[in-house]
Amino acid sequence: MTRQKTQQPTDRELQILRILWDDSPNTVRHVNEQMNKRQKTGYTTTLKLMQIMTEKRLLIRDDSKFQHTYKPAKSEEKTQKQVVGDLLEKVFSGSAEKLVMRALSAKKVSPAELTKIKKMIDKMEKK
Amino acid sequence: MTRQKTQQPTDRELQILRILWDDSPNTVRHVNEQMNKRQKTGYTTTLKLMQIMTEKRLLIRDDSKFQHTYKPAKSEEKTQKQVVGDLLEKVFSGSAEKLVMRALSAKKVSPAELTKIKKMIDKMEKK
DNA sequence: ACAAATCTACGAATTTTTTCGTGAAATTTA
DNA sequence: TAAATTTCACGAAAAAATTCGTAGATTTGT
Repeated sequence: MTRQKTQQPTDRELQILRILWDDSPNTVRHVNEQMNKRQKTGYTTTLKLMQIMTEKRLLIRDDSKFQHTYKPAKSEEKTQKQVVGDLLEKVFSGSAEKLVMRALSAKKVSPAELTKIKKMIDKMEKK
Repeated sequence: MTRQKTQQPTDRELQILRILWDDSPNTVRHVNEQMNKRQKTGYTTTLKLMQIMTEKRLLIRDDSKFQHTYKPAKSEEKTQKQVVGDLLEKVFSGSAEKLVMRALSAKKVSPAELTKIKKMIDKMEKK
């Protein structure tokens, strides 16, 4: 009896979403090729995952042609927000500040990006 | 034959780490009670998880007394950095800026915290 | 000291996630 | 148009993560 408040996409599902956010609608073939850049994955494995994701309403399939195409059902923003929100609660006790700190230390961020982030914060402060 | 570059703690494992980061070393009982605040979990379930985590070297156990106590093997910082780094690659194509944006929009952040974050960025910029 | 309560060890069941083989249908190529 | 290729459907195996029951050891309370 395990229940998640919000049914999070699994690891593999997030990888597929990442690929389709960058370029969709797209085919199983394309997704599988991208997957293989990071991790060897059989074609039918990717196909099956995408079929399951379609059942779960994570993807929308266009099967009007023989070669089906898929696209994410929810926006990149919405899903990312959900994923980050979940991590926030689970690992950072809800402290966005902590999460931001870790994000900035996890990866070198260019000065230009740092400036962008500051500007974004300025904007938030005005509201 | 699935291999993760860095063996990430699972969902349940992160929950346990979160509890122990806040207060450790501590007992199975305490961890289990905390777990139950969010999700009903049997005592032996928590015990088993913590035993497995000890085998995996995620936790360190003190079994010098009858009631064992556990503490995280790695620092909160190190593990969080790893988790965030993984999410960064998987979901944000390595863009910390994007992740920060999502973190800030996922949860309302207090003005004081926003200022803190800006100060931190200023510090990073100087280096 | 005895009974009740608490705790750990252990194995196994269950659930979830991931992987893939096979066969049939459609398409492409020779 | 026949053979080779590509694609999808389906079921099931394999792997990973989670859950829990039972038994035996230790401690606590009476």
